[in-house]
Amino acid sequence: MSLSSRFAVGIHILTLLEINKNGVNSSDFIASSVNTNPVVIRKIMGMLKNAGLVKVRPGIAGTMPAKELSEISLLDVYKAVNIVQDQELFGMHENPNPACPVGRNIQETITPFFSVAQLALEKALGNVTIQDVVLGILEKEQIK
Amino acid sequence: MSLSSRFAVGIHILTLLEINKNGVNSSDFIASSVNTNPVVIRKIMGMLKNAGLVKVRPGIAGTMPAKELSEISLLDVYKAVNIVQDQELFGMHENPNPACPVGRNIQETITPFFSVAQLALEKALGNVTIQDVVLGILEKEQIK
DNA sequence: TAACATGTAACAGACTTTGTTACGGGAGTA
DNA sequence: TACTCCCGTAACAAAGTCTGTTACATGTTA
Repeated sequence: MSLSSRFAVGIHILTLLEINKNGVNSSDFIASSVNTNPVVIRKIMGMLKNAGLVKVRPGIAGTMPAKELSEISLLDVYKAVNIVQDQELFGMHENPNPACPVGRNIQETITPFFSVAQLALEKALGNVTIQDVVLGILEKEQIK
Repeated sequence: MSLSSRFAVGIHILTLLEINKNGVNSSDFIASSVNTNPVVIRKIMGMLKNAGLVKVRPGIAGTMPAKELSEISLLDVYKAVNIVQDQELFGMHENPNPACPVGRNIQETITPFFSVAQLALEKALGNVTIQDVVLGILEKEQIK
């Protein structure tokens, strides 16, 4: 089981905006780079827009980043595309038995441990920016 | 989107083995505490058994931990129940366009960043043991 | 043998993701 | 205005996973 690829696609989109900054970034163009349907791109783009990461306008081809790419972290993208509700990375079993000492306490007991792990994950994602990804791409291109 | 609750159920099972160590931990009994079907418990138990965390034998009622609970970390359970394949927490979009500089490099560029985040998550899970969960349950019971 | 427990296959329902088609509405140009 | 291009979004389908359930084979004990 993997988390939705919307996260990876969101990163792809933002990275492409920079690499192709001299071109026109329509949903069709981006879709061809990601290799998916333009509607999929528009949906994800809408999420990035709601999160204030990109500027898109109906009818006008081309999307622009709303911030410096060095100020957009992977965590920003992760939260924008909404693949995991806040503090719900790990699924919990519903309605454990309240007549059992374990059943009636397990959820509130493990929730803090789960939170610590999620925060560690998010912190790591917060340490990387789209700019880092762009530089990684450029490096790989230069070597070739 | 949340990861499978098998993880939380696995923790529940191991914790219950300790809290109910003077009783007989059949799959039926455990299922009633978790509030699910005994077959669900047996499946998860099979995973815990394969990972060397518990001892179960066909035909014999009652499961025992295979180790000290202070030596079973949440990470051990996480890996045992197999909710995430190794290094595949974040889904990647398949077949990005190789004719695009971003498409042909994005996956190997973001993979290391994803790995760092996953390892941070796993490290956090490795710092907590089932014994910690048991103590948490007992504390909550004493307060009441 | 009878009673009970685990192991496992098979299947169904619910849910999410991903991909499509279709269409409404904004923007620019002839 | 007419035309064209593009984004926004609803609606739907296919595929996959999780979760629960039934059924049955196998193992253990009295």
